[in-house]
Amino acid sequence: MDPVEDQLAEIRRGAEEILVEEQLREKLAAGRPLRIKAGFDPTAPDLHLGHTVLINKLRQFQQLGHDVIFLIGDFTGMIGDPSGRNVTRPALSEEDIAGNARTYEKQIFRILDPELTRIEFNSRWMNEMGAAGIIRLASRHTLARMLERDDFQKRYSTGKSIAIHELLYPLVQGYDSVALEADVELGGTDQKFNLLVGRQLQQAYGQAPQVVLTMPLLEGLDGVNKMSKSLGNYIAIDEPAAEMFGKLMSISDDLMWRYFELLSFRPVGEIEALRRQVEEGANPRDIKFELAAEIVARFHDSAAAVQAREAFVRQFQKGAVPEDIAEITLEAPGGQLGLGYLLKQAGLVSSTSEAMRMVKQGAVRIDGERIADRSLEMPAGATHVYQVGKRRFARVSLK
RNA sequence: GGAGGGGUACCCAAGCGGUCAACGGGGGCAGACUGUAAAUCUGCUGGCUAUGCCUUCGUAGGUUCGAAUCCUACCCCCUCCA
Repeated sequence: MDPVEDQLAEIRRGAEEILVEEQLREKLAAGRPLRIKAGFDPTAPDLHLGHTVLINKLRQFQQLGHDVIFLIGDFTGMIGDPSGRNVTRPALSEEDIAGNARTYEKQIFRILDPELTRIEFNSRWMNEMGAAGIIRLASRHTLARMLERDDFQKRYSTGKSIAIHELLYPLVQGYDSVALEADVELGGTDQKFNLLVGRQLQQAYGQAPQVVLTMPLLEGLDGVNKMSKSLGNYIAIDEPAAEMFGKLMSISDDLMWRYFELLSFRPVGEIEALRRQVEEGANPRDIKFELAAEIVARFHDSAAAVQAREAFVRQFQKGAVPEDIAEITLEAPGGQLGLGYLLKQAGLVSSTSEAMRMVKQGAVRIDGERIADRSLEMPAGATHVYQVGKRRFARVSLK
């Protein structure tokens, strides 16, 4: 294992906060592999780049020789992290959870070493706890401390509801650290409160408190909100290469540097050099190409990255129709099909009303030709490339 | 248990008998400009193979020529008191 200070330097890279760093130094100095825990919600097995910020950090610990525990919060999933939304989450069936877990494995092992990763479910110990155990657990914490959480505080003071069971979420997550005897827990900055509860509970149960390491939340494609599936501003890690490449190219120039910082495996110095190039007049677009290629290569391979880049240049810089667009065949019972209906059937718009709007706004093209007539009827027997906006394409044959 | 406030489209939020498919803002989409950028400007933002028709304002009824707007019951949320 690397000397303590070298390890610390690597661990610090990209991290938002380490609580308490001195304790981490001591743990590292002991020389044994540390237990590194990170919890994940079983309801969202579709990992996106935002999640990988954390997973990359786990990988780093793994490479430093520590034990990484990937904890799937199947029990806590029944509660749902009190994230400010008032959405009641449906309880997941065991099959759902097992399926989600498999999906997780498949995805995280593109980053983590399967041989060295331990996967755990917190239902293993929580199901056995029972009502009495829950009450005993709850007795180790106080309401005042719970209300310190700014999320709760905000909701409480603005008159939004807080269900009692939501107060249990941090307790259960904290207890996971007790059950696993975690040395370090990783989480996003939004998890800071929960992670700290883990420290307090470990002490209450007579254990050494875990070190809390928070990683910044990656901004989504909009550059403002955190990347999340529900906001739709995400890039899933199993997306097709071309799509992933395109989405990365669509981020703003400012955001690009953030992505370099949190997603790229390039050394810090190299990123600085790229930044200087832009300052000296290089087109940021070309630097963004580098970022997009690196990420695509990680989740696909370098050949796919090259292809994605070429396809991107063809489609958007030269205006060509992309190669692998959807091929659709539709029936035209009356010998023809109304344009709006056709676009809906082809999945290019969500309703015929939307199709009409798109035509009116000049967003619809057939074989590259802009269409202005909303009541256009397409005769059967022909095949055309239909386009809505810049990105939605389909080759439709009418029978 | 008591008193009061409130539930409007993806979100926030007007409207309080007809001119409301519902002001305004956010978000989203599209067009222009570009580097598929960002910023900016403009338009759109229930559904229907559609120059018309059909459903929306917590739920169910009622009054009325006509209701998101008035009445009744119910459901849900919040505040204060206990």
